[in-house]
Amino acid sequence: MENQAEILLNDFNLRQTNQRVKILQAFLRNSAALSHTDLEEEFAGSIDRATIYRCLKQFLDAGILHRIPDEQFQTKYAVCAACDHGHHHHDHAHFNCLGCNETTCIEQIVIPSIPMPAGFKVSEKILIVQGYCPRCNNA
Amino acid sequence: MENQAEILLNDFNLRQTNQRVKILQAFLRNSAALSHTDLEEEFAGSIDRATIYRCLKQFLDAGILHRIPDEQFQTKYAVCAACDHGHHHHDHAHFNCLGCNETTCIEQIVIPSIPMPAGFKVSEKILIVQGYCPRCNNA
DNA sequence: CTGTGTGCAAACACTTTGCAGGTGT
DNA sequence: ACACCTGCAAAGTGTTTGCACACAG
Repeated sequence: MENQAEILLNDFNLRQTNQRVKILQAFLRNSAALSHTDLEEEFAGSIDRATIYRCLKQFLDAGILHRIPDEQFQTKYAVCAACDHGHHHHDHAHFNCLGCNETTCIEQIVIPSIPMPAGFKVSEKILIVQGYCPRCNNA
Repeated sequence: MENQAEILLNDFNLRQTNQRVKILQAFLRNSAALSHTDLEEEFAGSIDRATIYRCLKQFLDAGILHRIPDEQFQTKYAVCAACDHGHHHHDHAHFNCLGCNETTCIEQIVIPSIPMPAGFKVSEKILIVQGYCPRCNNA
């Protein structure tokens, strides 16, 4: 069976280069969101910083990845299981663990509707829950 | 009557310098949150970049200001009406207008409790609502 | 007077961009 | 063959730090 990363690139009409496949694979094997720095460390000496920036931007534009701020408001990226082909469903929460600093999608939780004051038009909601994940909580 | 900025500095046991007072006043007369860049522009030629960074950091530590990410996940700062003396009540939403890019506290809205999966310990919730404010919505 | 804050400049970190050569289709 | 991607280096932008002097208490 073909590699899932390659399928994704195909689906989104992006050229299939070694670097893109490797980067996508990194996301696919991690449940947690990754920052540019995470990737830079993982691919140190093998993929150039600039290339990582360009890939991330392109994946964002294409809609393969989405952005999540971590507890320092640093940008992390994640493939979103619920999103397909530009149809994003991002009204779910993200959990940021203050112990291991991992950021994960909590697909189960849908952000409750927010009763905004009159006159406001809401287009997107971002909910970040901070605390400790089961692993760090028991440690 | 004494200046509110001066009262604040006093309350938090911070030295009352010209620069701090000016920066605090900027926050007090703006309903919207301010970024470092906003302040740098406002005080161009009068307060040094580095000083602004140091003041913001100190105000954060002291608990006078809190941080909110805007739509680019850039940090903005705001005095929080509901917070007093280190007792923060940040479980309210922030609204980020995609038209004028202003970020404001919506004190009226309390973030609903989130039913997290078992094992997670929640310590803070950040809710950012994006859309258009009444002013930009009608324009 | 003492300790802290400020401005300036340099250092540092993060991100973007131009260009020449390499790669996917 | 062509268009696009990559690596490298340089430029751009945002943030921090060291130091000498100024200021608040």
